[in-house]
Amino acid sequence: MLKLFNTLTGRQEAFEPIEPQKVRMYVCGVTVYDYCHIGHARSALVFDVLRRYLEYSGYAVTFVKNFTDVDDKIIKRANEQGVSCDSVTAKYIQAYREDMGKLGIRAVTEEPRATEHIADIIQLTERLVTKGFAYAVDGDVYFEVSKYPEYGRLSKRRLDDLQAGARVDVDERKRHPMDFALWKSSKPGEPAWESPWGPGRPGWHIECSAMSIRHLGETFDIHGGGMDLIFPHHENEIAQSCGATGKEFARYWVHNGFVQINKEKMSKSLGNFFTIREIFEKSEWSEEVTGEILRYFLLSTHYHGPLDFSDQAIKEAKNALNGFYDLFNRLNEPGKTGGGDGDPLTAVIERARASFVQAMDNDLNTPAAIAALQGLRSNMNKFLGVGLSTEDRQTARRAFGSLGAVLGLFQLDRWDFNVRIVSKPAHSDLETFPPTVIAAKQMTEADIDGKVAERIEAKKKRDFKRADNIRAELKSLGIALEDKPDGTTRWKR
RNA sequence: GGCGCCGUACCCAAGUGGUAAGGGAGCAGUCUGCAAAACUGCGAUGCAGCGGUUCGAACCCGCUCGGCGCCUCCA
Repeated sequence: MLKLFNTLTGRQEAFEPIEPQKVRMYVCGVTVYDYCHIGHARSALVFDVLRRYLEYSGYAVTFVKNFTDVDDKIIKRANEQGVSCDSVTAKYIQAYREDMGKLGIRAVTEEPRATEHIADIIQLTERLVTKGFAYAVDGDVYFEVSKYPEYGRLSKRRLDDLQAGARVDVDERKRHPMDFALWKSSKPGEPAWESPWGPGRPGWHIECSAMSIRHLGETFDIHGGGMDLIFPHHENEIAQSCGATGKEFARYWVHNGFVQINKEKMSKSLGNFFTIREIFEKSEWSEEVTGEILRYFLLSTHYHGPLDFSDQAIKEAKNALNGFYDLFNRLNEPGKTGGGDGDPLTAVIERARASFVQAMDNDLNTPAAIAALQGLRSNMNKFLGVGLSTEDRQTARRAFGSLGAVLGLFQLDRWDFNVRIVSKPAHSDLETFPPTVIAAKQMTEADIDGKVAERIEAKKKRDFKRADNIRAELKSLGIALEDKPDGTTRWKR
């Protein structure tokens, strides 16, 4: 039974869907005005894994994740670049899809955009005006927070406290400083849609209420997003949705923690962020960090806590995956004996599966789930020491495949990525690409096979000095050799 | 000022009242021409500190110290 930490109640709760065996979930996506950074990757990944695990547990999941494609920042970016808002949003939606694809984030059920739901947004705003939760002033429409008694329930704040801490200049047309815009009149040159209040565009918060209600109904199961969205975004969503419908909105609110750099939140204002494509595409990093490595790293800490991004952490993720793929390579080799009959293979696998499920049930405890996989890895290596049949090897590999799939790991046939961690000290001061890396990159597999064959010949002649020289040469290129008992040699880079 | 999160071995990191998972690094050993990999063994009498509740607390309560976040756009 899955338990989830629900921000709304501040407690871990057993997850029970509204409809048996069906889950409807909504996650706040991104505002498409720039490339995504690792923080966005973490959020997307956490909910991708939640979705995968719900499906693994037998639920049919309807997963909606929006694009905010009308917003001040988009308008600003378009003006800076002298292009239309549409071209800005199209560019970054495309980039988002590419980045998430590399990370192995599965496509969601629906990806609604704010601009495609203007009618829904206007309709919802009208409902709020009619019900007395909102008021129009000079073409703007505001939600009146003091009309909604439960305001602050999610973020555990009281209106009085918020008012005291308000740091923004208060718009005097607002009845309460915390009243927020549902609809904004457009200035000349800004995107605008006709509305009962004149030409304008939606405020930020209303789109998520309108789109989630449209695609999931007025009450649904899970609403997710980053912790920084709890206030004001999610608080406002609840006020809007519950105010309009009079019904419960989302039942479980799930929020992921931040990615940090040196214990500080990764953010644009601090300039301490790394974009996803920067990690995947820049020369030093492109062949070092794969989606799977980044995934493993991001899942190595519980989703609720902070996670520090560093070279060392990435390197550890890479090493850990390397250990798994070493095992998979061994499992791919033909088997010999039928295996010992101490603890049957299937019993060991089932025990690991039970540990894995128990960990995931416990509020998506991915570090503990990974520990279960590590335990299985260790046990499989022991089995291999005794001898495993080809069939058992396949059974073991399938077990890793099916459990790994829940985390989006272990889906490659073999470890075929060249990983080399190069320190990246400062954002604008990139180290040059070490020559050895370039050399290694230029070596084809046939080149390497040739060198390895040469070394095997030398070994046969007991010319160990020459053999060691060849091994040292390859090592300097980042290629590791492993002699097998049967006289063959395996290499990897 | 208000609200909240975090503090577990050299590093990363589980633990949600019953006596400290897992990984990495390190050291030692088995195997090997030597390595690598794999396997085996070693490692917190203690979980920031101080009190309290309890038969029993890393886990619950209070206070203190330290790190961070939100209260403005933010995953």
